[in-house]
Amino acid sequence: MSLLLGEPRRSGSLAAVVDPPVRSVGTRLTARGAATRERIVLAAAELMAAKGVAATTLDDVRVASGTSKSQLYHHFAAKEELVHEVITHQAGVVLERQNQLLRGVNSFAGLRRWRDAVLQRNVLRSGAYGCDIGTLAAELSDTDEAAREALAGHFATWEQLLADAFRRMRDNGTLRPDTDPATLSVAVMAAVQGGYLLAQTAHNAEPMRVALDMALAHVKTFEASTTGL
Amino acid sequence: MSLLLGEPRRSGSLAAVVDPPVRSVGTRLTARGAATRERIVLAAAELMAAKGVAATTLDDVRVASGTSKSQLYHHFAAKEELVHEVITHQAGVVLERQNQLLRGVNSFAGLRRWRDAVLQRNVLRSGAYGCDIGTLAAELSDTDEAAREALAGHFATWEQLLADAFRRMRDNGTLRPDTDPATLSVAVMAAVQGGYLLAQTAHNAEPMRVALDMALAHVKTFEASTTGL
DNA sequence: CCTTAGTTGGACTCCAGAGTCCATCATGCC
DNA sequence: GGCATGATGGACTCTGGAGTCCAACTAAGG
Repeated sequence: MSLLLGEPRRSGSLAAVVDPPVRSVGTRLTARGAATRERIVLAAAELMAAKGVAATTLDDVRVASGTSKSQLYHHFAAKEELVHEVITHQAGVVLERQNQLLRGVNSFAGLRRWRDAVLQRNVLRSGAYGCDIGTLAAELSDTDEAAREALAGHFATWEQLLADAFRRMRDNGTLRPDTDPATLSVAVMAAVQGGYLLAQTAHNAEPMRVALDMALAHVKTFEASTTGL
Repeated sequence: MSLLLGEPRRSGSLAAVVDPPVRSVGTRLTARGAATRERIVLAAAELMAAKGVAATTLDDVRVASGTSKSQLYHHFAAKEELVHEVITHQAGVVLERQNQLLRGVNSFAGLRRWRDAVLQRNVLRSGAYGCDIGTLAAELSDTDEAAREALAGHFATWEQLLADAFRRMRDNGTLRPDTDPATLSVAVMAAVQGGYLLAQTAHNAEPMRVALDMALAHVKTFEASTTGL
């Protein structure tokens, strides 16, 4: 499948190549430049995840990344471009983590381990900050069409990881043959994102626990009957 | 129960009384002033729902409401206060609508009607804009503590409306006696909010349909067995 | 009417934050 | 080792948007 966008993206150079709009045409990054670019994106990602995109100023990013104004604009044509890069970065991190957690899942026990891992992270921060992709989606969907499309794609990739797990569970007889992995994955994603939002607003991970439990119970209703039938 | 905060709040004067922070101390609104205030809040609510809080400038509000700068600051000490008023307003609208939809629900048929109503609204706008409360929560939870708390309260009120319906269904024998309405309502809320977010990002109401179907199916798993047993 | 308090228009200030510029330094390459 | 190109520092400009101010207007009440 072509959904393996969840690569670690440590290189940075790849991101520069992927990025067509402005700059990076006839501009090769040196190792030093790439490192700076990376630092900027990392700092921006962290700030934007914590305070939101609009509330994060380029001066915040400059200070947090220990760079100067000229470096910001040397690597990104405008704040919007940096935001897009942050989206790519966060998606890479989140999807890679989800990929690790989900790729081997082919049973209810595996699914429960995934649930536990997601929940645990949320508990650690008492629900605060929400989903790194979800908060970006909520803030940008109505104002930045390119961002919206990218984020929709990342959601789709994430859903695909879930759907693959469900497909494996269907194919190995854990789930009924008539189970639709795609639909099921959308339902579970909705529960996850809703859990994130409620937990973030309540500053309490409990809603996430409830949401994930519903999601798993829902999957369970597609369990193949073990009794003969 | 003390959760009937979902009153129509058409008066505006009530909102002014509820609002203790700044101004409105020794300042009685005339009908004219109240009308202006109302227009400002309405315009701001609409703009912020469509573009987000940060992307909405006071000049936007001024133009949309046909008022002047002095009127804005006559009625609100700062943009933040206006935002809080918008939260109260949107919560009033949403909760009143949900109250209308949910107050009589005491059966699966009623629950399906609620589902259909929520979904239909989402389909009409192709998922865009999301939930008026949810988008505010996502944008403000990490930057405005007062807003976060208010929104958490509004979510709780909404959940209480759902929980009341589930409690009625439990008490009339539709749901099993061991059903916990509160937990169930959190799960359903998570599905609703997740559905809103995915639909908003995809610009497509389908995820909302899937999420609501999961939620209803989940409630259904608490159905009291009709066969003797 | 005449006073007092609420309401309004709109010009004005002020500043944060986006974006520009250029001189200087570092580095890769021949 | 020297040229071309990338990387950097940081001062600078410019503008949008928050918030101020005051004179003028309206309305309620005595």
